[in-house]
Parts: sequence; C-alpha cells; structure tokens
Amino acid sequence: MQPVEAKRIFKEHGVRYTGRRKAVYKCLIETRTHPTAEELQSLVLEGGCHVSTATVYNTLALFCRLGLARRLPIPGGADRYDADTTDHLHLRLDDLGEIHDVPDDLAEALFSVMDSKILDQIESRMGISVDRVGLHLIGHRGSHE
Amino acid sequence: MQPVEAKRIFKEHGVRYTGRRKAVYKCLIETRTHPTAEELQSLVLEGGCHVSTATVYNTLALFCRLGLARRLPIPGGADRYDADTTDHLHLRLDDLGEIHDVPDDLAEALFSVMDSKILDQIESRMGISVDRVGLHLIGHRGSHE
DNA sequence: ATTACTGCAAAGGCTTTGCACGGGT
DNA sequence: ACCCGTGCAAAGCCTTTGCAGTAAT
Repeated sequence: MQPVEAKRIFKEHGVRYTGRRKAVYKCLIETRTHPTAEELQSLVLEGGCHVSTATVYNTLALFCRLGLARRLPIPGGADRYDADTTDHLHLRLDDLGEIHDVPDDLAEALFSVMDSKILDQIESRMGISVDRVGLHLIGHRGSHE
Repeated sequence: MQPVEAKRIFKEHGVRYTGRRKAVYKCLIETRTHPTAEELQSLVLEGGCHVSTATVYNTLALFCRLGLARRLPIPGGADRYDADTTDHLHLRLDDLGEIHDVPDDLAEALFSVMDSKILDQIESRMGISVDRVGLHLIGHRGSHE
C-alpha cells in the first residue's frame, strides 16, 4: 500500500494523518524484517522524527484497527508488525530474530493441499468451528545440517 | 506418561522427585485444557499441597527440560503447558481460553498432505533451512455461524 | 474552540531471578 | 553435612493506561 493511500484511509476514519504516524508507517513499509515496536521507534528516531514509546505502540494498534498493519505475536519476545496485511506465510529465523515472507506461490502451494474435508471432519468430531488455520515455518539461515 | 515413569526420569537426571513436583505433574496430566502456570498453581493448592508461584514456574521449566512437558506460547496471554510431548495438533478456543488436542488421525491427515517437495523448494529459493512447521487451529465452540 | 494526538511516567500482566531458609538424601 | 528445592519479594520485559500538555482542524 502506498503512503498516499494510507492518507486516504486515515481521512476516511476521521483520524489525523500526523507527522509521527506518517514516519512510523514509512519505516514500517520500508523494513523487510517485520520490526518490533522498539526497533521501529529507533528507526523513526534515526530518521529525525521524535516519537515516544507509547505513541509507537498506540500508533501500531491504530494501524491494525485500520487494516494498515498486522501484529505478529512472537513467543518469548516482543511482537512484530507487518505492513502487508494480505494473507501470507511467515518464516521465523529464530537465531537471527527475523521474520521473512514466503513467496506467495510457495505459500499457496502449501495451503492449497489442506483439504477442507479434513477440517470439516475436525469440526464435526470435536463439535467446534474452525475459524482460522495458523501456519508458520521456523528455520535458520544456511543449508540443512 | 505415568507418574511412576516420571519418577524414573527424575532419578536419571539426578533431580529430586519432591512432593510439589509430584503434585504439579499430577495436576498437569489430569487437566485436559492445558493449564496456565497460575491455573496449575490453584489446582495444586486446592489439592492441599502448598506451592509458590516461583516454584510452579521453575518446576514447569524443569519438566520441559526433562521432556516431561511442553510449553505452549499463547499470544497476548499466559503460556500454557502440556504433559503430552508427542507431536500433535492443538485447537485454540479463544473465547473460552482453552486449548484442546485434535484427534491424531485427523491431525495426521492434515500434516501428511504437506508435500515435502514444497518445503524443499522454499528452502532452496529462500536459502534457509526449515526446522519446524508450526500448525494450529483457532476456533470456537458451536456450529458454523 | 474543539477535538485529537503526544509524551512522560506509572502501572499492568506474565515470568524470571536473588537470596535466605528449610527439607531431602 | 551436604546440596537441592522452596518461598518471598524484587526485578525484568513488553505493553497499556492516565493525565497533562500540545497540535491539528
């Protein structure tokens, strides 16, 4: 999503498109490794725009509400944020503390094989409804050891 | 795993099989919904065995190290613990704050369709190694709305 | 002028840690 | 007697919140 479109979305929600929000959003879309709130704050500060920790968190929460970002819970660490809100597969490199996107065609290939008949069976046998299937990969840089 | 076998594992690791550890382990295997540390402490206390919060956490960490339990990270909430350390699929019921196991045959059916060729492709295209595939379901009680 | 945004600091939830005491072997 | 296990309280990390000041419309 382009920043100019973000501006429109803000307007539509009766929310102000302020300097810090602009700066936070810019850093978020420019950073490929899905930064934490703290990393994002550092980036914004380095860019010459002062912003407080609270504002970074509040701003990111706002982005998520507006559909401009997605929050990625990280077990045992700070959550990360992603400006790409489309459904896509994440690969966690735990040793580096990074999260990367898996190319869509490969992600699609993984998801497409998950037969909905199996999910239907799970629903009927367990007496529940499945809302979402969470899938993510955990790996590390380098070849198979 | 039977408590009697747990005792053996403790011995093997040169760790004492004390009253609290016994009580914590007993409550853990008896509780089907994968309790949090706090819930587990309450259960142990109700059972008439006094135990502190710190000990519950330390004990659970010990169990995980010994392979007697698994820690389940819960986004935005307290982590949960599972005495079943075999690979199996979890279903999170977020509205109830519960986690249930998916019957093995169904979980197996879901996993088996994930072609390893796709994972190989991801590895070569991204220049990484995939260590684990994380999969879990999020749902709610009741029929499809 | 009105309303929303921001910063600071405080508090919050969950978890770990330091240290002195007590209990197992 | 030794060492491990335990409790308590303090500190830790990440995040949210209250409130007073500031800026946008």
